[in-house]
Amino acid sequence: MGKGDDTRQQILDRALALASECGLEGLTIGMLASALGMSKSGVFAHFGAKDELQIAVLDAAAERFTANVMRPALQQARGLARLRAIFDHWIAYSVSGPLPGGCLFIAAAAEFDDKPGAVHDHVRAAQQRWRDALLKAIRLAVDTGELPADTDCEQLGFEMFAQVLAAHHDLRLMSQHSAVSRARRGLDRLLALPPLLEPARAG
Amino acid sequence: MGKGDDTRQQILDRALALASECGLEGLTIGMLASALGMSKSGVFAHFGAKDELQIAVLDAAAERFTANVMRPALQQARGLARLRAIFDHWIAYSVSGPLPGGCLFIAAAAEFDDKPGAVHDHVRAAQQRWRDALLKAIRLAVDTGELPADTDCEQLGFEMFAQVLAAHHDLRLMSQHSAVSRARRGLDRLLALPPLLEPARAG
DNA sequence: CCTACCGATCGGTAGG
DNA sequence: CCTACCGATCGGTAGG
Repeated sequence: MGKGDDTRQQILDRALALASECGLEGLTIGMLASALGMSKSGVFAHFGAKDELQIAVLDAAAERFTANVMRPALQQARGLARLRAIFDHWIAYSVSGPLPGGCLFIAAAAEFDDKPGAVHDHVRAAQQRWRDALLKAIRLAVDTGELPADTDCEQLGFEMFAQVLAAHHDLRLMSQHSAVSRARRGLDRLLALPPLLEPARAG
Repeated sequence: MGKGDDTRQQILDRALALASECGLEGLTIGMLASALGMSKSGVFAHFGAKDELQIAVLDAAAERFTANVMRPALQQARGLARLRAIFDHWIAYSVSGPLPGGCLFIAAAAEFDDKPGAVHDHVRAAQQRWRDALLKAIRLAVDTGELPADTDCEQLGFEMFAQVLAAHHDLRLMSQHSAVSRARRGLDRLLALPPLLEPARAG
């Protein structure tokens, strides 16, 4: 890996943090350059166009998401344990993770849902891949017998997604610190378990 | 109401539609002026600053929301009937209502959650007012005995909100036409009723 | 990876 | 409500 690749990674790291706060459109090449102590054209040359930069940021965000959410969850046994691990890592990473502005995909979904183009298509495809992965984990929990055989897996996936979106909204916009525990209680109800007390869950 | 007020309303109507698609930051005074066939400074003079325009758009959006969601629902008897009416109007208006880009508040929440300032505070206050109104309707359904006395009203409010956010996401970004009916099934489960079939519900 | 530059557009102002 | 204008910044290019 040469120097160019290294610089590119540094640019993307910074861009990821900035885009999580300003949005993918609000992220400008100028602010990114000055945050890095580089010239605008020096940053620009790595991508060739703004939408290529935006797409590169989305790809970097997807890699980080997989590393922080899916990878650790795969260490749990397939079934309910893994499904709960996915949810816990997902919500922790998206709502109060390392990105200062919260989940980039949630922001990008709202920003690009009405903006046709390559970036829109990329956001949509990334979301679809994640939903498919989630659905697969749900189906495995049906296969192990931990969820009822007649479970509507798509509906469960929809509602798990709903909990994360609401937690993100309530914590990030409303500073409602109970948001994450509300989402967890929502999941418990979805999985038809009695809601666990927070301290018990932490232990 | 003089001519100035009339023009202002015309500007806001157009701004509302544009902002729902481009976001409140993406809405520029220049594009708004050309969409209206006015000069930039002619539009600008009605507001004095861009953030004043953004706030005026939010106020106009809140008025429309109340007129389209809360007002019709208040014609239903307090309790479960009204709560269901609120949800139905809410999701219809927000997800596939008259604004071409969907709910302006959902877009603004993602756009301004990390952007301190007057607009951020306005978005947050508007969301809080709506959550309070929703909570009040939930408590009335407890009062009528249609919901259990030990209902966690805040939790129910959180989860109703979650259904709407997920429906908005899945329909607008993912073009998933089942999104609204999934949200309705989510509500049915929240209210501990057997999910109704779509045709029965329509009749 | 830089300097130097391009036309377009941004929010906003002056003056009428 | 307009014309005419301001400095700043946008995405992007030329040339090295």
